[in-house]
Amino acid sequence: MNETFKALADPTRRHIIRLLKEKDMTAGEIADHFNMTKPSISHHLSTLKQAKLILDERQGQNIVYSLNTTVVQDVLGWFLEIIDGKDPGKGKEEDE
Amino acid sequence: MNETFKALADPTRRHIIRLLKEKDMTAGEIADHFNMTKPSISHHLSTLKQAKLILDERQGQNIVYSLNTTVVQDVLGWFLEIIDGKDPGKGKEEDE
DNA sequence: TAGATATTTAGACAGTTTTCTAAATATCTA
DNA sequence: TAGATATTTAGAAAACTGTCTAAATATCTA
Repeated sequence: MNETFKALADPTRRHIIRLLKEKDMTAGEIADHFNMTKPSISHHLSTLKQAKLILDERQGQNIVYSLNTTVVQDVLGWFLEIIDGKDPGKGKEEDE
Repeated sequence: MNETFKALADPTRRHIIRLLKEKDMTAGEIADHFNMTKPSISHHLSTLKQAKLILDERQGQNIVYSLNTTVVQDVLGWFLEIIDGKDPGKGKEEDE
């Protein structure tokens, strides 16, 4: 879980996730969305892949990346637990 | 949003959030849960506070920390949109 | 006001992260 | 097989992070 949260702590990587939410893309297509070198994007993809947030599959010359919604849901579960367990109706108690 | 995600990228800080989910606590009570110096915990609390994930209020000698569920819900919303953001007209473009 | 308690700030240091350029690997096509 | 295209790996520099000790600040109580 820590690897997943760390992977999500970078804006470029979150942007990649939002791109892959729309459709699967090759590494090159993803890189075209950023003002950054391809090796840098490749490194971000590697981080996301290691966190299992994305999946990769070679198709000829290209490598196609896709979102792994299972792991995204795991993180979602972490947040749901934080919210659900919290006593509702208890907000800021500032009375002045 | 970036500050929030970065704040969540550390296991100690996520642990603090889970502690505060149960009940409000003073800085010292929080520190007692970790094998780490109080200045280090204070620094983590400062990071969480800057990300608005927690709120602080002085009560005499103590400073009582509490969870800011509003911001936790904002992050939850980010994930919900990734998973089932089927609303085509409302795609979020930026998260920073 | 002095001393005790609670917490934060300051400064330092090792380890990690992000980014780059250059080079290597894999695949396709003529 | 040679050359072109797609992507990754390697190595290095700058910036950032997490942690510590020592010192400062804030509050309470006698």
